[in-house]
Amino acid sequence: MVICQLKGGAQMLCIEHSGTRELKALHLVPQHQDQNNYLQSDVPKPMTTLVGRFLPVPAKLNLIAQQLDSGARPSAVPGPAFPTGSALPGPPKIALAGYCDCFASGDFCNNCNCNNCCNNLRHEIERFKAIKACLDRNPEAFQPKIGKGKLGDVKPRHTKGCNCKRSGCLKNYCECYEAKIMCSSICKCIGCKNYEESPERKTLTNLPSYVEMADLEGSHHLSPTKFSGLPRFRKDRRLSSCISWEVVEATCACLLAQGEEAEKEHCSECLAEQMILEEFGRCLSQILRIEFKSKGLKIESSTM
DNA sequence: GAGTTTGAAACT
DNA sequence: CAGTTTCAAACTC
Ligand SMILES: [Zn+2]
Ligand SMILES: [Zn+2]
Ligand SMILES: [Zn+2]
Repeated sequence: MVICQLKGGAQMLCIEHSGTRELKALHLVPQHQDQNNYLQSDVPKPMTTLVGRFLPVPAKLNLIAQQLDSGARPSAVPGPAFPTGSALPGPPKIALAGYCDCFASGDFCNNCNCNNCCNNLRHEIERFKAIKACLDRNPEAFQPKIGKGKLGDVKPRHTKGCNCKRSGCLKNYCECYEAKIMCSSICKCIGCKNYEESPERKTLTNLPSYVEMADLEGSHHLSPTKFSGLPRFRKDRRLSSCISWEVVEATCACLLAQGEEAEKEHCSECLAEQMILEEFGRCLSQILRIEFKSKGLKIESSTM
């Protein structure tokens, strides 16, 4: 286990699972918190935040992290050649990866358009350094941006607020609107129309609904065009959730497949709905089962 | 798809 | 801390 001290009292804690070595995580823990107590605790401390999906990290990274902390050159790590960013064509630019949404949400880059960000398994050292640099700049960099408001408050709000000037906070340029939440008092937006009573917001959120469905009402064909008026769900990993985007995608795929099957068998729309709903039920129970299972394993492994 | 607009994050 | 630059995504056509 390696602890990298960061500014602002945060620490980057790398935990290696004894068996597989494949599951490591970065944790942010407050400086005053007792590491051993945390590790032996069965229940995650509320102040401890799992920075999602910063894994896997090879065992050697521990050495590199230590050397980074002591100011040594990480290239001095003994052993087999380690793929470094500089060994590959194009300068590694992961240091600037804070611009990339994948990186910012703790993921490896995947189908994003960021410029040679090297945020992948081939550049683990660069990536790790970038994560550390990012946390040095902002210890909360990987915290979810949408937190609940004051305790007991139902409405979530953006932890920093937006600074929109030209979008009226009614386009996805606005992080509040993107997260489907109202702007709050901490937003510094100009010309905000993203508030509860906003008529512009209401018309915007009510219009793109099922109005076009009437055109296709006679058709029993479940073509994708029929759903073109439905709200689009976008990949947003900044919202912390126990259900990953991959699971959402897989579930949607299952539902689509079920719909196609119903279509293939020329089921009635009513029966198709029932089949899809039943499939959704199966997906949900599977998600729950896996969720509980992984929670159980986590508790077990955290007592190492 | 190309080109424009936008605001977060980086930088000074 | 404020002004500027850089960046990748949202948006438009
Ligand atoms: Zn906004
Ligand atoms: Zn806002
Ligand atoms: Zn606003």
